[in-house]
Amino acid sequence: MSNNCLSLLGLNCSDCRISALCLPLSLHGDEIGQLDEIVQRGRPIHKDEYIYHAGSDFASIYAVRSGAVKTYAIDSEGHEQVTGFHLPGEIFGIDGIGRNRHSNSAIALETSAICEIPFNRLTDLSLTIPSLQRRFISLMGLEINEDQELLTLLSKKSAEERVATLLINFSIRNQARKLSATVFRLPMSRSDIGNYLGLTLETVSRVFSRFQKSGLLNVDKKEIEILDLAGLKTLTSSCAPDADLNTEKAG
Amino acid sequence: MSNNCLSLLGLNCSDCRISALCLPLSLHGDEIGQLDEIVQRGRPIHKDEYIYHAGSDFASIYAVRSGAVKTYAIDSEGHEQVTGFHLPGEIFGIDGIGRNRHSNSAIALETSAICEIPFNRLTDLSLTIPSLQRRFISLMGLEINEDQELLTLLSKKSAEERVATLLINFSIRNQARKLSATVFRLPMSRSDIGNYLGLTLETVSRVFSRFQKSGLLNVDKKEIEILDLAGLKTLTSSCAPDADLNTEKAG
DNA sequence: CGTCAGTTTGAGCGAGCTCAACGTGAGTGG
DNA sequence: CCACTCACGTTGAGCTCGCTCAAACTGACG
Repeated sequence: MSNNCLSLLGLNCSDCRISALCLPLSLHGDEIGQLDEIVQRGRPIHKDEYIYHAGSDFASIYAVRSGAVKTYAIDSEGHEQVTGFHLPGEIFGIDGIGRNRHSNSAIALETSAICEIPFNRLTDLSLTIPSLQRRFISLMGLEINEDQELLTLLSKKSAEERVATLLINFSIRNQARKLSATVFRLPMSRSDIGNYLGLTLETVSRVFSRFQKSGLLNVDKKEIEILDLAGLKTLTSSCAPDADLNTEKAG
Repeated sequence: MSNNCLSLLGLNCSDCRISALCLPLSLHGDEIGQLDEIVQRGRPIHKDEYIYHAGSDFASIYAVRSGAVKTYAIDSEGHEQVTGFHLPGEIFGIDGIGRNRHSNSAIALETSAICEIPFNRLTDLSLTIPSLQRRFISLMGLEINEDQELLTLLSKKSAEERVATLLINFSIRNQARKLSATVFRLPMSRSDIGNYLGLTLETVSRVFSRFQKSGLLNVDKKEIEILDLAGLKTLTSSCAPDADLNTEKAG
């Protein structure tokens, strides 16, 4: 019974609703148990609380169990660049791996439950669980793919294409969580969206209005209802449809 | 004698001039030998030859031994986005890890010598050589850091800041190879530079002309001589004269 | 009811894009 | 040797999309 309670709260990986999106993917019973032992699950993080700060020593990577997290870097000029929005089942914190120091800060966009995974223990464990090593390296690879897609977006796409891409991205990620692909809440502000997409918040707001006017969306503050998913997808890639578009997580 | 010849040609990692920048960093004698056994060194790749194509199955990562390589992705609209320029000692090809399929194409910018490292053999080997696992994961982490810095560049910086950042970047990478920090040759075209920086080739050309006129550079086609390195660095991290350069904001 | 952060909408501006012409140097063939 | 081509680079002129500045609106919260 108490075991059942723990399950409902998702207090270990085996019972976590979103483990299929997370690190444990492709691990078996005992291996998940070993991973479970090194995962630390702390108190809930409230909105606007930091999980780590840019410049701090890198010790752990993190997984979102519930809620939403924003990561951002600040460059030498003081420009803030949002590097990603992280939803349940997604890993963040790997910005610290290369230099042993976080280049990003991570802040909760809403009350969130976060799993902390000490990095040294993870790499040690992955020496004895090859599929864990593969899964972790693969997750890093996906992060690289997503960052590179963002590069193309920032370098080549119009404001409307950028916003449409973000919406489709959230639609797909929501669907991967067995939630609605067309009705969801964007957990971040217009300003965060603009920063992430390389636009001003005014431009983001105008594009939302335009999309609503043209019948693609209903927008009510952060609540989004996509009325014409196909039309929106057309906007993200105005040429011929392409296979292999399925990405699941950003930044 | 013949052994000496192999060394001069850099035909194994232990003797490679640029191993300190590459995967073998922090490996010891026997470990380098084990890595050496899985590294494949083929014939020279000529200018405009492909090392791999976007969409092809992912099997290996690659290291530049000499020459220069450009990687680029093509998005669903057919936009080409240059994702990196790779110099001796640098790894490329990790764009294929996440999806087991290359998202980029890799093409030689000049005649190049390339080491191919079969990925499965590398991950197998890194299960028994923890420092190799750490090194490889760290290299992937650095790729993420660099891509994220590019995001900020594309999202926030002016044309002059972008070009200055590229020049300083090549200056630093040249210096890491014990070459001149101020006199070097850019291996790519103006069009490639523009694509990489999110600018048109005309804008890149104009910025080079402006930098030359203001005494920061000498430019002769692809040959660059930096006359005022400090001035150029200022341009990468400050656009206005009133910016406070002495305040560290990293938190 | 006032405040304040987030958002929407409008008006005008400007950095960089587009289009176009011209310059340059390497390769080729008479 | 010159004439021609072709890819690449430079320079100029005008245009446009998204930015800047500004004002008004909304809802949450004291």
